[in-house]
Amino acid sequence: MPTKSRVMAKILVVDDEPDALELVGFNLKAAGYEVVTADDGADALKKARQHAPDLILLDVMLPEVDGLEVCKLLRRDPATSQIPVIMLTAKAAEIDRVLGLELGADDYVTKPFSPRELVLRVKNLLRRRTDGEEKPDQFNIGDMFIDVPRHLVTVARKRIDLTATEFKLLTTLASRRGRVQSREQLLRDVWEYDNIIDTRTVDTHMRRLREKLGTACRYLDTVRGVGYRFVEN
Amino acid sequence: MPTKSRVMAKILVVDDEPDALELVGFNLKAAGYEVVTADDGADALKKARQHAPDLILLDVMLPEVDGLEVCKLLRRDPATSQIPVIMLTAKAAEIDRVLGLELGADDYVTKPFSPRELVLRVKNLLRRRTDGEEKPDQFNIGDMFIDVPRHLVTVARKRIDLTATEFKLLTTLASRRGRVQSREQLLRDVWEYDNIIDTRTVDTHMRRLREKLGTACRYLDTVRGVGYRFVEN
DNA sequence: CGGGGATGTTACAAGCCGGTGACAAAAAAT
DNA sequence: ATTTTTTGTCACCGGCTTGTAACATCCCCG
Repeated sequence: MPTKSRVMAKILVVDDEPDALELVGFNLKAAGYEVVTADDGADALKKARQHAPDLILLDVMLPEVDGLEVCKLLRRDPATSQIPVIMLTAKAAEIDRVLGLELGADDYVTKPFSPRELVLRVKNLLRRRTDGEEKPDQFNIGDMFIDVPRHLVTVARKRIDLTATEFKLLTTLASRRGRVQSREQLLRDVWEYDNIIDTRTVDTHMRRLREKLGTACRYLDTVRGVGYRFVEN
Repeated sequence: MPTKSRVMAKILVVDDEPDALELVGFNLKAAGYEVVTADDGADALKKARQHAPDLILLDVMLPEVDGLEVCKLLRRDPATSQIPVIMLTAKAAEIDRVLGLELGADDYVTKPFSPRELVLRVKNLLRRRTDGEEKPDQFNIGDMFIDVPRHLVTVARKRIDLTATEFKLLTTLASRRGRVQSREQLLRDVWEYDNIIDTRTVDTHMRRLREKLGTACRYLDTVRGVGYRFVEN
């Protein structure tokens, strides 16, 4: 295998059986990934926050808090909600619930699995996140709806008129939901960064955006000293 | 099992009978689709917004709000108006109303239906939306009618004389109904992009188009700072 | 509790953007 | 060849956007 110039992805593996942990860990390391392990739900949540892994492999069967619950909690925490999760499940029947949106797992592998298949899934999911940069043309957040190609924003089914820059600012934030964007970052992405523009300009546009969005301005969060971010509660 | 590179289409199934729901759901899942279910009209509308499914299967007979009403409401909400709908109906006589333009369903299946037929319809409709980029040779928008091969445009049954470029500009916009087209995009598609032409030329042609279309110019929408778009109300 | 930096708010002028009418070149029709 | 139609460009204007500055608040920190 060719050496990667970039640091390889870090993966958190969660399983209560030491043997399974070792098997999975060994194969992932062989594929060049950095591996962190956890053997119960609470440990998994802690390590997920601590290490900010690029992907989580999560066994459904866990003592105390089960894997489904862990997955839900991971999704709820802004620090971990964006991390892709692959569930390991023994029963094929569980698949439906696992992939259901309420849980938000990104993929699953049924036990027993071949190491090769597992690594393939991991690679796939990581690639989707990195080079795909996933740019959906539609967002649905609470009662806000954004359609990029149609250049349309509605809040509670009522149309909101936005100017070109306001719209781009909103979609930029929405597409990086949960992650804070610095003013410099926003200037680069929204204003295309050849312009030398005062960073305070961003503030003004945020204000105009909030004004037009009305109640939905609750989705636009200010992070003092850092920038702005799109939140969904 | 081969790894899917792309997430399969998500389908919302709406029916008040659990048995029907299970039957349809099972077959769609077997065909590789992700399935979300709802058992009444209100739930359907909520889940349609929430999950942004790629297609909706909608039973006509529903408690409280009936399927026809749900369909109408789906069409009215910008967040869901573009999602194709297949109606499930028991009586063949209802078909006319279902497919009537006021409702805007895209297809129907009469009960009892064979699972194979249902899945076929679903596949068909999804394909039409994705790879086809649907290029029909005829458009019917409100009181405007466009026949591409015959190079004919009528508004309220009255013929409108358009020049070649005006006609191509109109059909290009009409075929991407709802989506904003930048001037550059239009130059590429209408003027065949080898020419180096001032983008303002597009404006002039839009003006001439609007003038000739008279009242129907309400379908041609300017999105300041972005481009032009075809709207249908 | 008070100071200083960061953010929200307001106001405004410059300038960009799109609508419009005119015009000439090019193409088509006669 | 002449007339007519089409088409690309330009200049002008009104209005909306938008960047900025000045002022008001808020919040963190000691």
